[in-house]
Amino acid sequence: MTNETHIQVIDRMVSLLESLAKHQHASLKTLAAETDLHSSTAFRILASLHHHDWVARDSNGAYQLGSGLMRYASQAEQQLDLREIALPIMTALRDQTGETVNLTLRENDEVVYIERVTSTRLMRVEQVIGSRAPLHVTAVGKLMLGEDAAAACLSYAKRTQLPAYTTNTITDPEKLCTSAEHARTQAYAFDNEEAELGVGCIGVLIRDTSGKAVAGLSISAPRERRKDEWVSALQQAGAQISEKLGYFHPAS
Amino acid sequence: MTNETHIQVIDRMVSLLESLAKHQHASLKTLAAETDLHSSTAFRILASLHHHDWVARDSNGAYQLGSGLMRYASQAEQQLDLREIALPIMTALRDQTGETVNLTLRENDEVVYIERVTSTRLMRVEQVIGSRAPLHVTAVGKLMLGEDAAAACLSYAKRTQLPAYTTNTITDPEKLCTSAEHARTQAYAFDNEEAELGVGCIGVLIRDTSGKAVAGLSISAPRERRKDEWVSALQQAGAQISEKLGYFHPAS
DNA sequence: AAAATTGATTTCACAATGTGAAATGATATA
DNA sequence: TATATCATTTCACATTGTGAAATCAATTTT
Repeated sequence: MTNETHIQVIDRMVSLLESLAKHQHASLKTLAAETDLHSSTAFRILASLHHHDWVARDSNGAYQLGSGLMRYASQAEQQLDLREIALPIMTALRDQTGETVNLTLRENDEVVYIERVTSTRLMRVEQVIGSRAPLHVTAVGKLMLGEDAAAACLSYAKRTQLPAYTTNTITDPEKLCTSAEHARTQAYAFDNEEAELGVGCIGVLIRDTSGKAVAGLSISAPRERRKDEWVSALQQAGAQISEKLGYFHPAS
Repeated sequence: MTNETHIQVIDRMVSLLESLAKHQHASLKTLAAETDLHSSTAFRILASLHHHDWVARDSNGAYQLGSGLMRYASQAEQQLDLREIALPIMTALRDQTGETVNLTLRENDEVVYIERVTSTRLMRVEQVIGSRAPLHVTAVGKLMLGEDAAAACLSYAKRTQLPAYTTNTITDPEKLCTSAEHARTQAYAFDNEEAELGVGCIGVLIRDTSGKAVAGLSISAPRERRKDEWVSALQQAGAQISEKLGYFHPAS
């Protein structure tokens, strides 16, 4: 009846891991019994998971959860955490400014939009969650470029050839790197119709415990509506999120 | 040549998750391309994982790592951390005392031995990693019982019937709970040949950031060799591990 | 607006894949 | 030594997962 696709092995694997999560150092027999699987079946699945370090075995041969899982998990956790923490603050910022607020991650040479709270105005800027944009045409992207050494910025320029999205897009490597460096020192950046004509953004970075920039926060609005006062509001919002991620503001 | 068991779907699933870990908000097409899987195959596997919340989908339909993974992670992480942190301290304690040092976790009504550093003496106590013992016959187990309310201790007694392992085993519920409470206040416990004749233990608890008891540390030795001076050495070792897990000693 | 393109999802016949019974190994227990 | 228990391997077979192709849905182009 459930029209949904089930893959038997995967379902079984999940039960096994679920069982492992409950009993540390469980024996094959225990796991097989608890999951109602034939011991040979359980054995094969566990062996396969063992390859990928998803389950570990102690000196006794007993099974435990392996380190391979952590790799994914820590990432999933951070992203989910980030979203959960950021959303209320983003909403408050949207209410304050009336404009769309975006949360982005860097992925290689692009920023990815992972969360947003849209403006309530009739004319508004709306990014699709999951969509991407190159670093050099966004406010947050330029900040992220500023995080790296100048050489990395130039290398980005060379690699991507800085395609122009509008007549305002920065296409000169030198200018881009200066702009990125400038953004870094002032801890925020503008995007003046560099991605799309008529759209202006302000961006700041979000940092975690280690001080590393893990995400970007930005306000996107029709260019003529953008107010400079928003910069400090955005910076405060960004700082709030960073703080909740364990970042301690240096100096003040 | 690799004699090891491979399950195709699981291998494929792992590649898919690996790919997802790299690209947040990836499309089916991207994932299928990167893993060299047919899109229908990738789709089916991802759909199956989606059921178990191992992958999530955003409003756009793009795939991400899901919250289901987190469930395992925190556990695996903590255990691996714990062992890594504890081992050198356990070794130092073994060298200082010359006796076997054990690291244990509570799992329901038992303690599980997850790590040990064995005595170098000819006659020594050796617990098998992964083996279990009921709470009421071990030093650490009594401390763990003491962590809970008295009612929980009585419930444990009723549930397990307190089987006797030796003539020294505490089989009276009242006595057990008093003993557990006593252990709690003095922050260590003895096991006087209650699990096996001739074997004496001392145990302390290890706590994490939240103050919760997450593990137990114990010294196991032939009864007549056990020295009371070891109590403070053991307590110090336990405190060191707790501290590294983020626990702050209340008062001093 | 219609046509064309692209990507996601479903269907389906088939064979490769995962299955479980039973045999074998390895350890612990009597 | 014999016995029991549990882990691992083998193997014939049926189930299960597979991929080609057909839909469906959403964009983009004409």
